[in-house]
Amino acid sequence: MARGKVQLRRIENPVHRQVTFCKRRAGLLKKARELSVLCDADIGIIIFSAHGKLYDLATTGTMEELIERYKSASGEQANACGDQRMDPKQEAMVLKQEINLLQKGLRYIYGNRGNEHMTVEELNALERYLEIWMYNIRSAKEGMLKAANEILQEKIVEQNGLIDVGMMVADQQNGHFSKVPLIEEITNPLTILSGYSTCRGSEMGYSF
Amino acid sequence: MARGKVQLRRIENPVHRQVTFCKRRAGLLKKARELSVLCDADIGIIIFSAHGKLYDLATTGTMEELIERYKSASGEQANACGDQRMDPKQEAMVLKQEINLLQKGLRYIYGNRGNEHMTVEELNALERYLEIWMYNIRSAKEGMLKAANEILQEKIVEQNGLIDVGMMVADQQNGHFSKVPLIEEITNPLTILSGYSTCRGSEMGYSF
DNA sequence: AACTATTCATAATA
DNA sequence: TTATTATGAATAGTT
Repeated sequence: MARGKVQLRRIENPVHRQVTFCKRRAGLLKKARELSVLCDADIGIIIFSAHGKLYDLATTGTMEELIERYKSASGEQANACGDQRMDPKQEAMVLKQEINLLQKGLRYIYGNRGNEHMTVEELNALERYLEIWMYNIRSAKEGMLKAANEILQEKIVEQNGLIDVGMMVADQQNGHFSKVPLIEEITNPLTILSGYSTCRGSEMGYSF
Repeated sequence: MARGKVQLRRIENPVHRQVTFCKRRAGLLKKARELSVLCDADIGIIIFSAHGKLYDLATTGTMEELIERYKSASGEQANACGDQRMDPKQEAMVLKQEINLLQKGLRYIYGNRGNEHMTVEELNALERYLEIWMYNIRSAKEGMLKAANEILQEKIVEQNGLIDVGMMVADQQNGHFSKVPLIEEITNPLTILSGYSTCRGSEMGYSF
């Protein structure tokens, strides 16, 4: 692309080939990361050099997860049923990727921030999730939240006083959710992870 | 790359995002094919659009072959560390089960309650999760929540006024979280699912 | 889909 | 590998 147009054929000079491989490999991965961030796509790249050395990239979660999702999705393409439903497997993979990102975000925000590192892409993705949740909280509050709170409050309170609901509503004063504020307090995309990891982190090999 | 430098951040305009996705996806695959030819490399690319549509490329053989090769190669890399981590497969199953339970709980609480049925065991499990999260919220509030809120608020606000933070704090009046109430509002173990399904529910066949 | 003004990637080179 | 730089490619904004 520079200093002379390049021919689209194998570079015979081994040195040139190696240099080009390094540069273009870096460029390709950069492009993939950009596409992922700009367009909200999940991308996996596997590169085997001529000598069999592996280079890879997964913009979301792990490559294994992406591969699982690929298998579900590509299998689905084959059986062309007119169903628009996403395969549960693929769906689960998406969720797991989100959870992984959130776990990483939690570790980053809370705890050993020295050991943990998040890429800018990951932080952006985390922001995207937060934006999505904000949007949905707004539009769903009136309906779902109220219904959910009623049922949950009912269920939990009827259970017996394990949970101090009174304390949970202390911050609410305008009465809008004074009766059913449980979800407001319970719910936290990071807390869900904290709960998950705190309770079973040690069993599962996490190191929060 | 042209007519103005692009910010490495999700393109908010859906039309622009879609156009860019098409263009850059084509560009990425072209680059991959070039690298493969020029440097004799075997490359596989998996792209999931934000809507879950799959695009892929395998420069040599099939994607399945590349994946098998990847698993062998990456397995070799990973060994040699006394990792106590749980088997990824097993771990994924645990997460899937939890997610499925939560999804079911959401459907049960909100929406078609006539069609949906939860067993007593499932309800008990859901309650346990809620208790766990509550416990963790209480014990972690002082530390994590504050820190997380500060960091998140900072990040989101600094971004620019895409998100009306002011509105989010409308229900808060005692000032305790008046400055950093984001997580209080964002966070909901059910809302995370609602957010997920509301944004992409129709594409994914949910009927919340 | 096309068209360009720009920015970006990179081939040659050291 | 890394750094430099002249050039060709990719593409953002626009039509």
